[in-house]
Amino acid sequence: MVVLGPTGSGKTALSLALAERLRGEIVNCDSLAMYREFEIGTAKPTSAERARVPHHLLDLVDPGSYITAGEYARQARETLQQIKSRGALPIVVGGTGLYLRALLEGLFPGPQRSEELRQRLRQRAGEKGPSYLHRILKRLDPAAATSIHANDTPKLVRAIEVCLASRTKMTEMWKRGRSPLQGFRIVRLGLDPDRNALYERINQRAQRMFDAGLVEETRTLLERYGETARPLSALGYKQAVSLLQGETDQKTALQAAQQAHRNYAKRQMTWFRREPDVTWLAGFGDDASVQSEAISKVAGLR
RNA sequence: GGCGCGGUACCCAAGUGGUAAGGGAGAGGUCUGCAAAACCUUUAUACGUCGGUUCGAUUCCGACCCGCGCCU
Repeated sequence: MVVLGPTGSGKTALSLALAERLRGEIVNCDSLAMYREFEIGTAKPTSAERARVPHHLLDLVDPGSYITAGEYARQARETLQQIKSRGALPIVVGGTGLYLRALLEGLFPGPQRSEELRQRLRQRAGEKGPSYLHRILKRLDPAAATSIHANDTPKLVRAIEVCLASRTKMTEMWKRGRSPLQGFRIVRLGLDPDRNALYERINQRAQRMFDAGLVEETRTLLERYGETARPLSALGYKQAVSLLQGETDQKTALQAAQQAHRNYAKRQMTWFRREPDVTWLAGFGDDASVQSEAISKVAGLR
């Protein structure tokens, strides 16, 4: 089973309710919650919540390191198997659309990232102007170049990386298909609360994160791992960093964090709208009526 | 009370005697190993008010209103 929805929609609360009722175990699918020591800004389930139901794939990445969608998919699939073999119900919960897709549908069998190549590309792109990468890709894989915008550096880099490392066009590799998750009947529940109410909640939650010491947590992480640590550029942390570096004041940082969370929620919704076979629930996951609606719908689907 | 500066869309903000950039927000979208990332599209008969000058004013002039600063 999968519980998806934008940040602040109450995925955690809903998944706990479902897990308790259905003997479930929760598998995190939230890219930031995988990082250790990132606590306040990630809205991870609390230790009390984790005591109610078994949780998996939280706190598995060192903050100085990183995880990718492919690595996540491998680990998550393994976790799913283990839960199943125990006779329990795996409940995948999270808002990271790409990771969820990697888990359920699989990625194409492409090469892993190459840091050296990326660094070279980035450097040369800096020297030769913004359309440089796009021109390279046009030569390596014209079809891919058509579908990736010239300004979209990360996707251009990956496409070039795939072409060079595999000596095959990326669009050719795509034709070989993905490797979808097998052996599970997937039931998707999506939370779709009223947009304005969601934004209001997000604002309050970001405020609470600051009140709870997000800036202090960020200070510690900044000292320990340096400003290049990947998760420090995530929602809330990014703003806290710029506050600590004296680039903004408290109020501006908070407002920027709230804004970033709202924008993120919107992007998540456009991603999830394309997700197939989602049973949508209009409301927040910690709403009792939404929870009972979810339970009855799941019962009907099983 | 006097002087100065300002009043342009939801917000910030440029600018012009022939009806006005840009950014943000909002909305929609893309996404095949950095995704809490990155990127794309789109939306406004907005020029404080009332007069005057002019073929024509948001732009020039006057009065007034509002805000900010300074002075007495």
